Amino acid sequence: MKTPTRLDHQTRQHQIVEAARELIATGGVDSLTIRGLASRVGVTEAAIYRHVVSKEEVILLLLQEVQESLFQAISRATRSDRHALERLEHMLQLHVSYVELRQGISFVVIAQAAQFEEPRVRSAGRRLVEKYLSLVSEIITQGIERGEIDKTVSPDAAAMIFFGMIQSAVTRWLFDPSTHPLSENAVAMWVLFRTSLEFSDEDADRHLKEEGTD
Amino acid sequence: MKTPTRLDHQTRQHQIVEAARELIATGGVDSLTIRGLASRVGVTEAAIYRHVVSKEEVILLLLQEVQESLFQAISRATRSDRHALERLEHMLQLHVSYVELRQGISFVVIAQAAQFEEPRVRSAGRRLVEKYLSLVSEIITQGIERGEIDKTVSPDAAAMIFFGMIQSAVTRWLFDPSTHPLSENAVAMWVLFRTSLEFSDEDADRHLKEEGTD
DNA sequence: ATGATGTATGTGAGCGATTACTAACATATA
DNA sequence: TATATGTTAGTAATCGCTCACATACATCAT
Repeated sequence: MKTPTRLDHQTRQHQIVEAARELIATGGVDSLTIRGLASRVGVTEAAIYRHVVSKEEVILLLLQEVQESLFQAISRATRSDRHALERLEHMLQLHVSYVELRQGISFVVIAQAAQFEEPRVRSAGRRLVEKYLSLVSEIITQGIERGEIDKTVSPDAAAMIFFGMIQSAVTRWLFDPSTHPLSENAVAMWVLFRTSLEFSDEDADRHLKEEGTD
Repeated sequence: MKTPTRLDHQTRQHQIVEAARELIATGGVDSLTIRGLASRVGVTEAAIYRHVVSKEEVILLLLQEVQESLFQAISRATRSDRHALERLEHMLQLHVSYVELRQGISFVVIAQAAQFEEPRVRSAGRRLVEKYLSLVSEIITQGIERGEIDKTVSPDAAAMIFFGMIQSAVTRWLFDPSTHPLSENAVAMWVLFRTSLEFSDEDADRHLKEEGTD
């Protein structure tokens, strides 16, 4: 059993990443400094380097944390066995809630990683985006196989539009959260976008009867 | 008549903004420094301040330049009298070409402005986004009035999806331009998105006959 | 035409502040 | 005693920015 006065390495490192997230959320990426981290964690700057080798590692850990927490947040929508369109809608809602809870941190770190020189940071951001697109794309592919989504839909293109809807909503929301509520805009876009995934009306009955053909 | 050895204030200021654009395009926002501007323009740092009062003004001028050049680039699609869907498609193509030509500068400066503290920079970025959305929204509204777009479509939501498609494509392209060509992804998304704006098939004939009812 | 003058534009040097990071040393726990 | 974790005090580098001073050009009185 551990004494509560002593924090282990992992816990402290997690505190640092958490502090990094808060700093960026409140003041943008420029306010992520070692000094700021130290003061927020409650130690000196030098102490930060006991748990992290460089500022770059903080950014990499933050990207990793964002990826894990985001996919954790939307996982409930993923593992359900419901209709593909319902899963996508649920996923959008969960993603929006995540963005509101974490103050748009995912958008900010992705946009920042995209213009980083450092290859490790770049590829960490790239992997996050690609993994997200793959997830959406797979849901759509599955929906097509199940006859829930029009088979003429390109899963990749649909996934990019889905991702873009969130980017678009977050961009406006970051500028003015009060006049551009995330969930309202997301719902409005979803209502429109889902019509491009659905079958046209005269085809709906036919496809309902074709279910389970694999 | 002026002697060519002497540049006037306005020209020099434009050179500085151009240098700022190039710096950000090649090395991200962090590489926008007064030193970098000076060396790129070919003068000393102090000389920069003869034409610009602060770094903040450089950013504001850059935002203004991005806004002007972007709307100039897509204006050809706007002023045509063609079908609304064709105008949107043309606009998307022109926007994509603009992004490629200017190396994603618009995406980067907007994402950066959104996390700035300074209210003037924030609102300049916000106005840019809102102006763009209004433009797209108006085309769609006009398309609905003309019976070219389904009247159940929300112009605002459609405009946000349109904007998001570009954001999504640019994000991927910034991470890896070779494997994610902008125009290909944009076209693929457009093919899908336009189906949500079009009338469903059985309504098409009816609406064609209803043209010119105002 | 010439020379004086004012203004625009440049330079070199350096300001204080902040950055990421490190070395030497202290302390607490196992 | 050994290790993990902290501190104080510093490093060199870079940041945005300013000051005193130089130069080139346009204007204008003579």
